[in-house]
Amino acid sequence: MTHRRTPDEQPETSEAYLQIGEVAERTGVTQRTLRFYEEKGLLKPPSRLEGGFRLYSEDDVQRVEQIRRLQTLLGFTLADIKEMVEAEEVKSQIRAEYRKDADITDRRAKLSRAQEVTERQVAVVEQKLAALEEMRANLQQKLENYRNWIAQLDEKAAAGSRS
Amino acid sequence: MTHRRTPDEQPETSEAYLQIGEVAERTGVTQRTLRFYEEKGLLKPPSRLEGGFRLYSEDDVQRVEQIRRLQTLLGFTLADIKEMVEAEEVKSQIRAEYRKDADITDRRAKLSRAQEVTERQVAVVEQKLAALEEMRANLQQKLENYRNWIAQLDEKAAAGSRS
DNA sequence: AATAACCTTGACGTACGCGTTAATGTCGCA
DNA sequence: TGCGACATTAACGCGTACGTCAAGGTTATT
Repeated sequence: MTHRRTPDEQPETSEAYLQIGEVAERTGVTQRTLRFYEEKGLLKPPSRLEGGFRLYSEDDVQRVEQIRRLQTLLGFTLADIKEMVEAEEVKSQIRAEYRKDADITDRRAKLSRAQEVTERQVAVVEQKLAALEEMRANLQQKLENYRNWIAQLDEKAAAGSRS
Repeated sequence: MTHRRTPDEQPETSEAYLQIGEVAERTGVTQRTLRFYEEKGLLKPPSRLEGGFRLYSEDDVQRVEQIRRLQTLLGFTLADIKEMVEAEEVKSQIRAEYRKDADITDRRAKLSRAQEVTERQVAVVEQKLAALEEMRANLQQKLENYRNWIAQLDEKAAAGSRS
C-alpha cells in the first residue's frame, strides 16, 4: 500500500465519491457483494469514472448499511429488502423534483406510498421487539433456575463436608 | 381424512407421543425439516414405533419451537443453534440423573455451562433489542418527516384552490 | 385381505447469498 | 512507459436449509 488513489476530485460536483474498494472497507461487505446488490437492483447503478470504475456516493454507503441492518437485524431476504429500499428512492426523487415542482398530486401520492411502507416497517420492527422481549424474559427465568439449582448443589456440598 | 391414527397409547409411559405428521402440523415446519434437524443433530433421534415410525415427545415439540425462534428472531444458523440447544440437553440430563445422584461436581459443571450459554444468549438478545429500538426511532423520525411534508403539500393545495 | 392414510429411507433438486478464480483493463506515480 | 495497486466482467462453485420425488413399508379400519 505505497500509494493509494483517493478519487476525491470529481469533475462537476464537490461531493466525495468513493471507489468500490473504499465502500467495501467502510461498510464491511466485499466488493463482490456490492456488485451483487447492484445486479439484484438493491443499489442503483453508480456513476462511473471514465475508465469504468464505479463511483459511489455517501448515499450509496448509507443504503448499503441500511440493507445490512435489514438483513441481520430483521432477517429479511434481499427480495424483501429491495421492495423496502425502493421507498427510499422516493425520497431522493422528491428532493430532485423539489424545485421542478412536478405534479403536486403525484408527489403527494409518492409520499403517501413511502409513508405506508415505513409504517409497515415500524410494525415489523415492533413485532420483532415484542418477540425478543418475551424471549429475554424466558431466558432470564432460566437463569434464575440455574442459579437456584447451583445454590442448592452448593448447599448440599457444604452440608456433606460438615458431616 | 376419514380416520386418523392418533398414537396416544404408549406402552410404558403415560405421555402423549406424537407422530411426525402431528409435530409438523403443530410446529408449522414440514416433516422433511424435522428429519433434517435430526440429521443435523438438532433433535435427538426420537423413539420409534415397532414399525419404525418416529414418536416425538412434548419436549421435542418445545425444542423445535425454540429452534425456529432462534432462527427467525435472532437469525442464527442451524450450526449456531445446535451449539445452543445442546445446553438444553443438560437440563434433561439433570432431570434424568436427579435420582441417580451422579457426580455432584460434574452436575455443577454442567449447570454452569448451561448458565454460561444462556447468559450469552441474553447478551445477544439485548444487543438485538437495542439495535431494533434504534431502528424504530429512526423509522418514526422518518414518519414525522413524511407527515410534515404531506401537510405542507396540502397547505399549498388549499392556498392554490383559494386563489 | 384390501384399502386409505400415514410413514420410511434414499437421492436428486433448488433458491439464496454470496466466494472464487480467470483474464483483462485502468489509474497514478516514477 | 512501466510498474503496482486497484478495478472490470464472466462464469463457475459452494454452503445453508430445506423441497420434491420415488419406491416402498406400516397402521388401523372394513
